[in-house]
Amino acid sequence: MPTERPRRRIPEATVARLPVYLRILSEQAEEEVESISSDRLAELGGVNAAKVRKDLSYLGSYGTRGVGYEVAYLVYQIRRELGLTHDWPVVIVGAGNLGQALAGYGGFGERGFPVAGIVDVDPAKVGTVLGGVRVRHIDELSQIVQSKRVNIGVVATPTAAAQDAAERLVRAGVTSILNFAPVVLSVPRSIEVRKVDLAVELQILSYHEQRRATTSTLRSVSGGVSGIGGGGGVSGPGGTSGIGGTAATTRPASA
Amino acid sequence: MPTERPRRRIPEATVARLPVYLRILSEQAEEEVESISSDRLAELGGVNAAKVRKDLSYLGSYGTRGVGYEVAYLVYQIRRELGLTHDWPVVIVGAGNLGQALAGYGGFGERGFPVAGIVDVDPAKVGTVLGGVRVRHIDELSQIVQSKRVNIGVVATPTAAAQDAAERLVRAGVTSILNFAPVVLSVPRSIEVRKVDLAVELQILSYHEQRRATTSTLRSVSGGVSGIGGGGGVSGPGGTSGIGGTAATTRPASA
DNA sequence: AGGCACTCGTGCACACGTTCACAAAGCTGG
DNA sequence: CCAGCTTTGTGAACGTGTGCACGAGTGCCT
Repeated sequence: MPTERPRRRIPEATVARLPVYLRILSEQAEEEVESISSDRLAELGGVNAAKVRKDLSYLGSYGTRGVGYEVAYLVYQIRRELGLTHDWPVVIVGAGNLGQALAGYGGFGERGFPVAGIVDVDPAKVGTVLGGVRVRHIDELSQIVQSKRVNIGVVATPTAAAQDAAERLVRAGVTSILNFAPVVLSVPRSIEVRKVDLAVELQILSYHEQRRATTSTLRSVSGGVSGIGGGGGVSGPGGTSGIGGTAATTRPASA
Repeated sequence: MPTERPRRRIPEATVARLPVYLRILSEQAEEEVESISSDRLAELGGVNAAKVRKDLSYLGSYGTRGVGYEVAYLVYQIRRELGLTHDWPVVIVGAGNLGQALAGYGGFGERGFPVAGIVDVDPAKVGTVLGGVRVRHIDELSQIVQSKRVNIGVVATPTAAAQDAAERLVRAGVTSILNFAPVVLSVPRSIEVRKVDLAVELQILSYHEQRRATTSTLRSVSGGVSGIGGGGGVSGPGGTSGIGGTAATTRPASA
């Protein structure tokens, strides 16, 4: 085996973009595209081509100069780096509004994150079935985590119960948490926590809207550039939302 | 009026943290806390105290040396800076699984983002009522946006329909988009887009899990520090998930 | 009134992330 | 086999974000 794994530390910013590249590459693979250039990948991902190359270079030198990257191989490498070569079962805590939506969504399993269990404190919810999984009582959490070898927990409880849910997950042996409750969870440093917070996202948008209104008296109602359906078909993106887990303000893909 | 608005540009990283400070401060206000130090706020927010002070300094010098910040006043200032002094109606595109959950959630309205409308392409869904709002046909989007003066649109469609939804929103006059579909939306530069993508978040966690397993053969199953329910009650956080829209690896709040 | 303890505000250095620019490497055609 | 075109991989410059350390106010206590 000639290709030794590079094992260098990959910058967080890059890690956050790899999933996006992966999705795009998978789509390309389905369309039987065999090779892709950093330029094209950058365009589809709404980022700078240099950034794409640098990001991919952290995986090793898997491109071919003058040609581009072999899609299938790159997909394989990214999947391996992201640890997507096998499934990661997740357990959802909270079978309320959100928990139900998450379980019913189904996209979890398809993408390699099968729902190994859903738990709730409310005995009334225990026993109901969501997305093919039966809701169990939260006291069974440890048992589920142990027996199904779950590493990732999802906190989908009301705000007030989130900290307790997190602590139970940690005690049960989970090492990564995806938190949907709008609170800062207090957990040991060794636990990886990521947060998804609607209110925060909306408030950030609000800031920009407010700023738009204040800064310059308002340049023109639709200060747009290259109206979207405008030019010639839907081809060249006029701009794009970019990658970064969240942020915007990425430069367009140079028509 | 002595306090002229600073009007300096606030760094994106800071903007992303302000909502968190705001939530914490609001909670403190409800508990009748009148004053708070950067240290305490940092602890509750899972960040560095210096960062808190620097962040708040962008709003102006609203603290009192030797004392701290007046909670109520700070809440007011942050709200003003984030543009939360008035409501921002939002329109949701897509009344499927996710759209329903979002509309039914209710938290939107409470937090100043009332749902001004929900639209869908599917005539079968039109007319049904979600969270008190009647689903309307997508062709009525422009009319809703115009009449209710909506600036923020939420894309809650299936992946394949997301780009079209975004374009319709832009044409209708929306200037900010919160996108739940796992695609990079192509919109004019002037439009602010933020993305919430479950799969990406899970894959980032997957990366860290995979890394945990590979890097050091595995240090000890629960490499934990200061087991959470351990020491003396739930008081001192052993570590915390930190703020940043997403990321982790924030230092603990120094017990 | 004076000293002391406390906490803000910020200059500075460092780390991280982004972008440019270009040499190296590969392919194609003659 | 060479010339020319394409595209990668990366050094270097730049910009943004973080954290320390400390001066500068402020309030409290004696």
